[in-house]
Amino acid sequence: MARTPGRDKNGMKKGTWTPEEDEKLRAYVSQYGSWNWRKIPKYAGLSRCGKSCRLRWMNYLRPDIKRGSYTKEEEDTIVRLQGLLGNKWSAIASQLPGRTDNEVKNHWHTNLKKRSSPHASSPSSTSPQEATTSENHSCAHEAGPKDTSEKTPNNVLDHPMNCPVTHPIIEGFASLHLCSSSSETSLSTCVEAVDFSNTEFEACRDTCVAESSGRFWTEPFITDNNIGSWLLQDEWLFSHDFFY
DNA sequence: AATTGCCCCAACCGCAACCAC
DNA sequence: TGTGGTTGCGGTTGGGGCAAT
Repeated sequence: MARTPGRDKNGMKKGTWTPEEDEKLRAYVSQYGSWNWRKIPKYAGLSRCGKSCRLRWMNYLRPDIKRGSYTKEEEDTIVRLQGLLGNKWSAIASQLPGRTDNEVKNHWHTNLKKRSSPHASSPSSTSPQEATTSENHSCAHEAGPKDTSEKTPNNVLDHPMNCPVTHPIIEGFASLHLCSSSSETSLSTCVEAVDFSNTEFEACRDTCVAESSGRFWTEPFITDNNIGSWLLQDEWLFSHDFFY
């Protein structure tokens, strides 16, 4: 299951962690905290790179790590948030106390992916996260290096699906109001079925945009891994069944 | 009992964001 | 504003475990 122990070019140990190494790291971080992962292995007496130490602590040694099988509720949460946020594993994991992003990601790929997308056998079909990321990257409102060479036509933003703020909202609306109320499980199909003149959708969109007041992309989505926390703290989203 | 092939998960890698100077 | 160091994230891989043959 684990990797064969070895050494990298700097002489740092790689591969499976031994119980002794775990104990050293646990003892050090518990006592002194994670003040600088780069230097911690040296002070903790470990022949590991800081990155490896951080990963080991975050995914395995942290005292609040919850191990064992997933509950139905946890799995439902993962599927729901994955459909809404895409592969934002850290954001999804933040809504599952004791679960790590790595663990959630693994569980998704090994168990939930096939279950949540019965048509996943077709490589050309658009998965929720693919839809989200590809749309986001092609949106002219998002100021990122990847976008500069791929400007969309001027009128393309006329369509709600091309707006960087409303697009995720549309997907959330579609996944909850359409996918959940019909036999249709493909998010992309549900998104296509959204009636943009529908008053319920308009209220959903306007409120979410107004309350986010511009932070939708800049704060939680891009610079903060607590998107889930931010969204879940939003009473409006709760009252409109955005997640349930 | 031996072999094969798939499943699962710990760990690695590359990249981007963040931050301090 | 630019640069270098650090941290965090998501994709991918390696290999042990185990069921099937």
